[in-house]
Amino acid sequence: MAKITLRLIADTLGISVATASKALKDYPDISQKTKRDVKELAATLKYKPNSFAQSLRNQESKIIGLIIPEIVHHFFANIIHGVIKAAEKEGYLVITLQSDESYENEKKQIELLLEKNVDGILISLAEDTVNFKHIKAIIDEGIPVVLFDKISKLIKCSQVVIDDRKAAFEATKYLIDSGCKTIAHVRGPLKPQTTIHRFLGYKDAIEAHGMIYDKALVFEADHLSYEDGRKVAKEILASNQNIDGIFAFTDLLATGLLVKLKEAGVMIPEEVSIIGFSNWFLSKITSPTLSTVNQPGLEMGMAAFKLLFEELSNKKNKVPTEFVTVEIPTNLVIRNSTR
Amino acid sequence: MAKITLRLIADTLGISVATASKALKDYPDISQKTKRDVKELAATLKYKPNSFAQSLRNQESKIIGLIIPEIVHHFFANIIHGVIKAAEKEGYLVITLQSDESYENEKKQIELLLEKNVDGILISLAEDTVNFKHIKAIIDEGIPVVLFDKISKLIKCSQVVIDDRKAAFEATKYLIDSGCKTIAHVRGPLKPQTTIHRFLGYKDAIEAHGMIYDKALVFEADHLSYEDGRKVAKEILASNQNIDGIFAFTDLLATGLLVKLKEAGVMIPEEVSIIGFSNWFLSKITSPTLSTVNQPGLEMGMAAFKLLFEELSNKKNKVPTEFVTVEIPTNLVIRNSTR
DNA sequence: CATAATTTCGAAAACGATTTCGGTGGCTAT
DNA sequence: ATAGCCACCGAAATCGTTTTCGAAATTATG
Repeated sequence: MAKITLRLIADTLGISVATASKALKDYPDISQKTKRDVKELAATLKYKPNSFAQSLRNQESKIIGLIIPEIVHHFFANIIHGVIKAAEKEGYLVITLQSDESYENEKKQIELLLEKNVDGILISLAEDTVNFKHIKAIIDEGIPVVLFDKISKLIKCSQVVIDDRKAAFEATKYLIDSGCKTIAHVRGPLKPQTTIHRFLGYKDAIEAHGMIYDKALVFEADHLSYEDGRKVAKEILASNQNIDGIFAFTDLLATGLLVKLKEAGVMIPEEVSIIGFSNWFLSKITSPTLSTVNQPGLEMGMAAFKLLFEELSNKKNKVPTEFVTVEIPTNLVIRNSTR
Repeated sequence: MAKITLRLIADTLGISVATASKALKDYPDISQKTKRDVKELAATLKYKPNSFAQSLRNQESKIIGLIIPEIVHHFFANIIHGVIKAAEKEGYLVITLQSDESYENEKKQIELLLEKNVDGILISLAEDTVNFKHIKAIIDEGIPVVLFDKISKLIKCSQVVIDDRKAAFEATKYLIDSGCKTIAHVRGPLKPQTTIHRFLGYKDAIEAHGMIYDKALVFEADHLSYEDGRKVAKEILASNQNIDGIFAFTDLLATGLLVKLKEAGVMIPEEVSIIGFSNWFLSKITSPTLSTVNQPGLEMGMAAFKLLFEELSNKKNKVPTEFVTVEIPTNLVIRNSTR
């Protein structure tokens, strides 16, 4: 059985390829009868336009690229899901790539995507990435780029973020409002911007409520791991500071803290309230369940695609795009690790 | 700045497009000098072949499709990672799609992938899927397909699986060897084949060790959720059967069981040993940490791609492919929920 | 020196779909 | 009868690369 092309349809109908093509796309200069004939035959033959030929002609692939630091990660998996879902609705498919938090990989993968002529690219920057030439280069080439989560304000493009500082403020405020008097913050490594923002949100909240900020109450974890959470818990216990509330940088740390403190006989939340960040799956299954800040990956992914899609449409209509930064609202999820 | 095409290179060098193309691909009938010239110019101009034109000509996209039931899922995220990683090594990119366990979506998404002319497709079947015509149709069209995890032996193609029955046997055996006398099994809903295989593995182990299989020790959870784990725990407590070991269908159920039993004052593992299945992330952070069966998603994803890649290569060389079923070994991960 | 054997290159035909720019043929109005 | 106007269709160029096949130029051979 031969391939079903426009040529085939045209020949069996005794018309030209041009006419067949136009009939399928409802050009006004084709008679109703011809349109019916062509469409009917196309349907029965299950004609599928060859996307290579279309892309070559139209210079668009209807495929976008997505680069994230890590796939096996609750938040980023949600991002992927959101992007794919939103893209599918608009007829776009998504090629996903993982940078492993490496600048070199990021660069290489952008190349791969460009080689495949994706119409646009969505990126969450690798931790390693401090130089933005590679991103700016593709933007200058006219390929729309939208950044999300791990972004940089130094890059001129649309971006999707959460307000880490405000979210951290709210989380800390909740601890204060629920009666905590000595609130610690467990921060992560210095690199990502988010570390600083969440720390500042914590500090803001402390100071906005007539408490005094105390450096000794800020603990730093080397990695954002469960183990490091346990390690910091030991430090907290050893510090003898009567800490009765902890705002942790991320759920994994919070879980480590929670488990270790419980093992040490501390009652959660009666003696110490703990609040995490991200609303990972695991926060639902710790005991007690973990209060946290919901970081809506699905919505962020969808929003990122929508921005890219708008830019793509604008480009097609030769309309310039104004870059915007969309902020996705977070919300507190109060469970049982807080009073 | 104009687009960099072979035409441009050829014209500035005063040669033909044909020669330029062949020079880049090291055809033997091109002089060394010409090759050098072309390659040099191509490099300085950063020439990138237009993939649409290449695909149109060669009838291959160097893109494969991947359909899974659910992206936000520890095991499947590992699969995605494995596939993407293996594919990248061979110069392939991956379009990922989520079927939401729906047969209709699965069908639609296969269409989408075919429209984009992917070279091959990797699928983990949706729960809903009982009819395999849509899969057989694409195989008949000559598009290589490899099934993994949720597979069907009724489809003639290469497949990647684990031996659920054997793995369940080993898990149950461990409970027996560690001294459990009355071992319960918590199974999932009937639909997926895996439910039956893991149940049979449990039964095999019981009977292979001189114990008698007792239907009353098999509990069925409606969903594979944490909540349902808790629900079943209540049933177990109410049944008064002196159960001292539980093999659960999946880690999430096991976690629900563990937490609820602990809340009811049962000592884990002293009074009841619990073993799960899948080695999800959360099994590392329950307290006590959960013993489980490691289901290696990364390896399965990589293996699935490799099978597809082989088939793709065979197809190019007009060599027929013999379909094989690769079994990825599982292994027990013993933590602290078992004696 | 003529002929054969190599190198080295390029014209041209794919791969399919899209779109411009005319061109038919038929009809009405003058 | 001629011009003007529609409605409908198709030839051909285009997108950029690949590959076959033949031709030209060069070198080797008798």
